[in-house]
Amino acid sequence: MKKYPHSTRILVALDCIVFGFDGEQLKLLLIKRNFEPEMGKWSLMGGFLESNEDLEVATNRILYDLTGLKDIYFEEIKSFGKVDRDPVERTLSVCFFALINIHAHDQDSARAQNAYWIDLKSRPDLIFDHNEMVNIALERLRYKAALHPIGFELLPEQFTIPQLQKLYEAIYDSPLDRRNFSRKILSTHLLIDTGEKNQYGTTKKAILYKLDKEKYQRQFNAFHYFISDSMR
Amino acid sequence: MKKYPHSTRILVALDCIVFGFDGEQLKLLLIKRNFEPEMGKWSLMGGFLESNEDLEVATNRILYDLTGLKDIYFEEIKSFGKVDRDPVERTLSVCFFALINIHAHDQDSARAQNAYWIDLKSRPDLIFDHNEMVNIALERLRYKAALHPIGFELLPEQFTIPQLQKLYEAIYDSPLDRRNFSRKILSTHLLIDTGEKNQYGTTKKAILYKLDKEKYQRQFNAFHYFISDSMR
DNA sequence: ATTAAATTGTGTCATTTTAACACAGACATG
DNA sequence: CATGTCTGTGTTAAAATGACACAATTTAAT
Repeated sequence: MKKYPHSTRILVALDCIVFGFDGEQLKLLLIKRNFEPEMGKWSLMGGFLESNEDLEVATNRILYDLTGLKDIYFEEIKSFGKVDRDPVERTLSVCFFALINIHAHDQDSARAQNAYWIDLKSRPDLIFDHNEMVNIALERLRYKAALHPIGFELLPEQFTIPQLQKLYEAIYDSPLDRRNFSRKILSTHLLIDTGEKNQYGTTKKAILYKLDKEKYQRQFNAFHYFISDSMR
Repeated sequence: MKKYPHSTRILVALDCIVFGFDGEQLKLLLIKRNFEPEMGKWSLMGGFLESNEDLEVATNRILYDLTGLKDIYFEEIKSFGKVDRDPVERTLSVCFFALINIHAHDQDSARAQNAYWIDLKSRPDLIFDHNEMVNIALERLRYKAALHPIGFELLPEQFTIPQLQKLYEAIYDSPLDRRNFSRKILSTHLLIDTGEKNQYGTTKKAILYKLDKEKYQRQFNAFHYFISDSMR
């Protein structure tokens, strides 16, 4: 199979930062490693690119093995390619982040990988360069969510505007004005009033919305400026 | 050196879309291949990752070999990982774009690589998946330039506002309002009036500005909204 | 039953930003 | 010194933003 005279062939790994939202905090789905190397330590979910597998196929495989879900929203971040980043053997890691509805994934799949939801803010130290990966992923999430409606990927089918606001407040770790936020979100016309109201909560019940998926797809690449510059 | 039992080790290539601007059109620095495979055809500048070389080092090496320049602005775009993207042998390509001042690079370096500046609009067909790479790179350049002041990387040290506007018009392939553009650019306070004026041209001479590099670095990640949504 | 506390939905208003457009000054050419 | 072309700056109405206030809904406590 080697046809180029060039000799440097290396392992290609994929590492994934899986974000979730429990209604209060941003969470990461992290692996408590029960395999070598670095057994017992925490890491991102990852895997190696296989010989007859497209890169995107590998990404979907890894996400499926972890969550039991297909068609997950994910985005490539960058490749990590320091010579010594993996002390075992030289490995290029193509790093991406994924956004999932924390309640929709398959518990058994996560258990099989020894994966746990951990608060982003109180995450443990991770192996190799995975801490840096998480930091960059969070930056990228903040960047993207300020301009495009990706936040919805973290919420259930139906959700309220206060829920959505709490999500944005978790992402940017800072409070937002309720009234301006509401106006901003509604002005996108991406939300459809389901006519129902939130049944939980001990005060006034909020309107349940769902995403206008067609419109969402159509204008996904349009800028929305959800979060202003001064905010970030 | 193989320590993981996993067996799939592949070549890692880097491919670079080099953008330039001649005052009128966006240009690409493309290679007329005088080597196999696909000798005689056009391609992006690229190279393989070496065994003891960090990924960023390899990127800088490839750009240096092509242009004779160091500290070039570049940005990773994404990895291309289809199994058959290179018919010779499986190769993962980490793709990035670079912005250079078209007049500042070393001619001999480019000649040694058989590289030529080609109008983006009238570029030839490229090998492998390089056409797709260019399309995605242009999208990314448009995205980034709408929000961040990367356009300056394509211009000489000193430049006029009409020059800058022509650059933006080339990037977005559409005309901009002169007065609104000027106001937008000046409101960033990224430009320093050099006191000099453009000596070329047959009409009123435009003010030469230079970039406030310190401010540029400091607020590079701030949003500037150079180009409005409706524009894109 | 009434009230209090918490939360939701909507509205106001001054300020800023934007988009569309007009005019005057500078410069080479003839 | 008039003309054509390009540059710099100004104007104005409309839209968006940021900082607020107020009324309605709901549960729990009195």
